[in-house]
Amino acid sequence: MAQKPSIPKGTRDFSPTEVAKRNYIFSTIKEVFEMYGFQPIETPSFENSLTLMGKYGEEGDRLIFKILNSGDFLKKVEDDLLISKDSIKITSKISEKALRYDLTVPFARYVVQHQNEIEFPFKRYQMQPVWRADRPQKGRFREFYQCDADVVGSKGLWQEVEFVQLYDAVFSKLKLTGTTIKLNNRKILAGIAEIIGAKDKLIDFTVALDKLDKIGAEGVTKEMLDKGISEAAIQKVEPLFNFKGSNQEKLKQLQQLLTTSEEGTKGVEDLKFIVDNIEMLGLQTANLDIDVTLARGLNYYTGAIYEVTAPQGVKMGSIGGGGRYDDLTGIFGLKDMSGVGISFGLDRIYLVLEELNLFDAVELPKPKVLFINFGEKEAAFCMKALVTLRKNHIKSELYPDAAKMKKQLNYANRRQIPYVVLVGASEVENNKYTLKNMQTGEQQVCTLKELLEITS
RNA sequence: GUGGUUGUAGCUCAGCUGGUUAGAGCGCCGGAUUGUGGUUCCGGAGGUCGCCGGUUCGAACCCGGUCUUCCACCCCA
Repeated sequence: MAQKPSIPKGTRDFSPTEVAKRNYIFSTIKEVFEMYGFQPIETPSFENSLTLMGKYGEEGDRLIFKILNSGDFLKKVEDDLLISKDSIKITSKISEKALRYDLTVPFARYVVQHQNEIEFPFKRYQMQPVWRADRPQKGRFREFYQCDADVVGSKGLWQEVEFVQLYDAVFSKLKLTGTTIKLNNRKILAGIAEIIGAKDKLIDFTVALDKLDKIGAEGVTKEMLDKGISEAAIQKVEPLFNFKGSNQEKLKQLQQLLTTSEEGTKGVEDLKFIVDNIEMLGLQTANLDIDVTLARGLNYYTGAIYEVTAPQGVKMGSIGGGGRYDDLTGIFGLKDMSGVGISFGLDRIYLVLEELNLFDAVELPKPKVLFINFGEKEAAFCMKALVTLRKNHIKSELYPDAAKMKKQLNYANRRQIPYVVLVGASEVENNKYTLKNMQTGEQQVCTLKELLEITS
């Protein structure tokens, strides 16, 4: 054998079965998106580096796949820059394009670029692959799909309510019961930071708080101290380290904690609006849970923050996330355009459904009838019958070679084709077909019309 | 990006403290059975042991590098 072929780290091939299962998830999400009034768009796999760089923080920039310029790209770089070995500076000279890192930033770019054609509020959905130069792990790939739905041009909180319903609708439809939709609000986090007098350390504070369930109160305290947040300040938020009870109880506690913070109070009000209305409307299978530790990385969130986790017992990171960003298009020059959106992580949902055996309903597209090939003459006769069957939407095919019957029947077995048609010299002569049911083994001689009736 | 882990036939895996022609099951191909499958029996093909280098009389096994897998951190879907 020649050199063994391989695919790059963190990428995958998908078999027919896997594609069928993935399509099942895609179509379920798509159906619900459209039910809620979203319209699809698509954007290029790669963007100008300028569009992407600096939008995901320093860490994000590192994880963006850069595309090398074509041509003799090193010629244009000054000698002293090359000698300096400054990767970041050199990269900006030799790479002007980069692979899409998420769907939100390209969407913001799209909105700004097409603002005159768009009807606002604009509700779009997008299901495309994104690429990250991350180290792969379970449920973590370098090429994976996101399924996003966003609304721009509206500040109404009903949108936030609808997204909770939408999450619930998709996961219920996929029979993935017991998911938890975690809800928080950036304004609450800001309010807390304000109260403890660490407003300038909001990011450090939230990142530390986000790790609560992972490293515990002690670990969080330590990390906050390391980041320069005072002990007195940490004591003020101590109640949050053990934040339990119903959503309404949590809201009350937050209200009290944040009375002196205008922003925090607004955050609690927003949160209460969502929680109250979801309680009024009800959910099918998901749980809604206020989680003040939730501080999804992307620092453009300004209002609601969502994160969905798999049912208890399934070891998987979040399978969806989202939130509101008041000024995402601002960086591209379009001010005052508020947006809110959510994302489904297709690949992780796949792994969760696989683990819980929830793919029963998915069937591989396969033919219903296989014509055994006896030779040129007989094959020609079968081809004519195939035209009729296919016109009647019966998936069918002729075995391409006049191979041994054992081989052809084996092929039908393996592909689980329920019917086989045998046409030899005598059938051709009498214009008849021998139809064999592969499950029962029964067979009968019939006309084309009967063949059609039985197999349809 | 940091630390660890994994790689032997198409697949799942054996392979002793380094020792001569590297094994099994499943799958594949052929035959028993040239118009009747899933069973059974018989036979066969398929591996520079991830790759490169080193130590050694001798390496799948030891050492270094590299790629890949999975895991923890970072970050995130």
